[in-house]
Amino acid sequence: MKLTSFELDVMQYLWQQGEATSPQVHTNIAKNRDVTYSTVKTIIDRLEQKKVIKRHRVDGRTIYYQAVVTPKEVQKPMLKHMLQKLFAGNKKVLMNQLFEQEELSQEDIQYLENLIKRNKKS
Amino acid sequence: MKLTSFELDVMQYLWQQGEATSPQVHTNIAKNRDVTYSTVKTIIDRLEQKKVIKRHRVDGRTIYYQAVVTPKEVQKPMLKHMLQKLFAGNKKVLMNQLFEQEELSQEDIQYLENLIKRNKKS
DNA sequence: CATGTTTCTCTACAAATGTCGATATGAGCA
DNA sequence: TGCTCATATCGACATTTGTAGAGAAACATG
Repeated sequence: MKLTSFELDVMQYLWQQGEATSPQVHTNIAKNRDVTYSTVKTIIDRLEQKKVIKRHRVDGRTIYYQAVVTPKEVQKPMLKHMLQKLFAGNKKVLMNQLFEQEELSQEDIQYLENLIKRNKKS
Repeated sequence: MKLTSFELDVMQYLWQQGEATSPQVHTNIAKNRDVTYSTVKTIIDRLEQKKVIKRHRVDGRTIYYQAVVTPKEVQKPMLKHMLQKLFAGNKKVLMNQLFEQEELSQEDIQYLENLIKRNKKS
């Protein structure tokens, strides 16, 4: 399950919304960058072909799409890939960059501490 | 600085070795997958065009290449991109997946704890 | 019902990516 | 000095990705 940058944008919205029409997806994405409906629809069609989304229901001639895969199903292999290719499998470097580059909030840190605690138990 | 999967394989080797010839890169990559010298050389040529590697020195007609960019210069923007696109900017989900999917060694955990400690001070 | 609007379908195209073969050319050895 | 081997150069091609337009078809509304 490898998706492109653009495809991930669409999936993200679909995951967030549960279901959405092509015009809705377009409107949402067009908030950030200048792209035509046609372009967005093409991406949606491709996602459908890849069977990661499906036509959930239809209202008149308007199609409501829905994700068929969960975020995790997509994230898992892509994170693994990224870790291997970009960080040569070195998790420490990845973690380090995360601290250096991304401003971790107090909440993030706490979450992390919990993960560690939970991890130690098992 | 966005590199493809294959390009990253080459960069990884170059970063690790300091410098290397095309045949050396090929030999190394061919350990894992079946690919011709030609293919590898093409990737090297493209990396050169992108100016992320350079002809460091020449011995006879053999070219020794060297990385011009550091791992971090490449990792930083690509990690950011990944975080945005794949995880919708949610660091907690990323961290969670890291714990769930990747078996963190005792050393990894310790490293992480140090990062947290250091982070709290500042 | 005629017409404008919305949405879909289909086709196309340039650039990037992974893949490789043909061929030239320099180097070293018999 | 010629031949063989290693390496480089160049061009090519299929597939993927981002991009969009033309036109069909259904809808809504005066």
